[in-house]
Amino acid sequence: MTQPDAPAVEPGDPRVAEIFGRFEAIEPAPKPELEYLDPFTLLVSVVLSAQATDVSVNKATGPLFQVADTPAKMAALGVEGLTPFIRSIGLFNTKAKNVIALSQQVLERHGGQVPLDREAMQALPGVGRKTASVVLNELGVEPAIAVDTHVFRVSWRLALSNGKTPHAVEADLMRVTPAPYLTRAHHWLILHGRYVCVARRPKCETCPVADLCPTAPAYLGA
DNA sequence: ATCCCGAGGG
DNA sequence: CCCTCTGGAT
Repeated sequence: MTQPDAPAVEPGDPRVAEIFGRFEAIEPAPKPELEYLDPFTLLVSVVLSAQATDVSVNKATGPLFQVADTPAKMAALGVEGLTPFIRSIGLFNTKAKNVIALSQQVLERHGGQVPLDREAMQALPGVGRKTASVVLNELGVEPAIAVDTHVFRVSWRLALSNGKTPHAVEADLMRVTPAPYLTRAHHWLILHGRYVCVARRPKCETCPVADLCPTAPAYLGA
């Protein structure tokens, strides 16, 4: 018990069900704000979204996918051809190399189709657990709660987990989230973190779950 | 633990 | 100015 103040959440906890129930009431069918056309463009978009806002990614992928929306076209573009499209995103050097290498591997090792299993997907350059989880969940292959910066922060503040790594937080979330909410949990936590439970000064005054949050009183001056 | 890395907001 | 943004590889 390294965190005596953070209650251990168990499956069936009514507070957790209430939190997700309210998210569902606000947005029954949450969708990703990243724009994509198919599994390949989804994967590329998610790789590009690391440490970047979805707005900046969409601004780049609009023109990019108009030119290269398949592994073959992307590979043909090459690092030199791709870089100008994604320079504004940031981390563009690493991302350009990864997207081109990823496209080549999808083409040469997977017949031009994005492999829809976690092991094969995470073996692709620039694809880690978080990225694979987003793609697998979004495509309906398997329920997965990808833990990014937003999900990690929100999970801690709401005391849904006190895990010290994204993987540990993911395990807690998968364990305590009611089954009907599993596929949508990631999107709700993302949206909540992006617009309400923001990093610097969370908007507890207008938060729909502030009364269920152990962190809110500190910001509300209670 | 460190590096990558531009854009937007406060 | 500083902090943050749907991380991954070394």
